[in-house]
Amino acid sequence: MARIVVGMSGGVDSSVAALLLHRAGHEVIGVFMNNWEETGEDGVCTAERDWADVRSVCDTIGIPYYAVNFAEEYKERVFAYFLAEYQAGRTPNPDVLCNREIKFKSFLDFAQQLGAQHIATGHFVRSRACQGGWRLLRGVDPGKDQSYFLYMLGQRALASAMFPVGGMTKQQVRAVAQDAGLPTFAKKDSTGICFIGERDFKAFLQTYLPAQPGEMRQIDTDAVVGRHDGLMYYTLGQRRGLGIGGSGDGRSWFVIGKDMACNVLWVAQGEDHPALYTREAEAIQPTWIAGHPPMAEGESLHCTAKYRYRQTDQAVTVIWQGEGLRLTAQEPQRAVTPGQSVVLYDGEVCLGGGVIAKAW
RNA sequence: UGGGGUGUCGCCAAGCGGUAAGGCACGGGACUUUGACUCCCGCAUUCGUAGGUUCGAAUCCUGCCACCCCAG
Repeated sequence: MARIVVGMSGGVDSSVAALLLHRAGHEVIGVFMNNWEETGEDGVCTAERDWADVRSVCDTIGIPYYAVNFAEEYKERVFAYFLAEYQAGRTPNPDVLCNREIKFKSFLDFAQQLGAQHIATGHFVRSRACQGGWRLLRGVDPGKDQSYFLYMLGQRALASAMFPVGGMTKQQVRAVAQDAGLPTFAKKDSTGICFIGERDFKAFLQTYLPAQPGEMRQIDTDAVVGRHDGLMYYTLGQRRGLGIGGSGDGRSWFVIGKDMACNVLWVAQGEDHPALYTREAEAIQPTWIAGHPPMAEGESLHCTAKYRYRQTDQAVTVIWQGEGLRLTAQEPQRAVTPGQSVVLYDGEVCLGGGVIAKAW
């Protein structure tokens, strides 16, 4: 019997997380976070609906609920970084930061102020206490594992967090929700940036970052093959939106790289173009779940990695050198993108990861 | 101005008298707590234009228009 504050999004997963903890006899409090002040458009409706779903679910379970607003923190600690990274030509992952800074920091602080011993979320991950401290494990459902997004969590967060659905499959979660009569049992999974949601990404960025049109050039020949609207609107490996179809040999065009200094977008034709693949990469700002690296400086670590969410595990060799990590993948990796996160695993254990700085 | 060639979806391109392939681009959807990738579906009642031949033409004939090449 403990007081547990559950972060509820209005989706099935967190609904079931709250339900299970309540059934286990804990004192559960549902809290809805509203961290994005909509500047207009639609979007507003979905946040309102999610909040309504949270109230409805909590009423069904029979637990109290509250709403908190971390919009200020989100803007300062997540969104500012998000924009700065895009401005610099990189492709950030705001959600990994959101988890570290908001859900497992601001929210955790808030919960502790309420006298909670734990917080809980509907993430598909598991945590386990071992001799060396807390470990983060993949979720049991291989298709829904979300450890990739939580690799920046530290010991304090894991010591306080509970992940009630991490040992279940999505199917089981929905079944439990349906049996319990939770109104969110069939609700579609949410996607898009956490708290901001699904939207026309380029249009969204354009409202914050001004367009700076320039040339698109073929990586091998330097030939100008088109115009771009601004380097920050494109990411490596991207195919759609280039608008130069039909030229060259007729195959699809992909973004290969960006030259920020010359404002040139490098592109190449064909999904198998060699410039799209690399095996070496450098990751900076390494963070470890354990609080320290699993290997000594200069020593190499053989493990698996995900260069993007839902990628199948890739065998890599990692060397910790100076500021960052040097990764060598066994197989060529497609479009390893600066700003994105590479997350490391030892079997079921998520070790941590870093932010990709460059790849070659 | 002569001679030759070409004009089919935004781009490339099949078709060669029997009632408009395909690729790229684009649009929509699926997938997905980032951005991407991927997958699925859609996308020319119409073939530069005006007539003619024919049961029937993008496909044959004629005029015109446009562009390209060679002469000059």
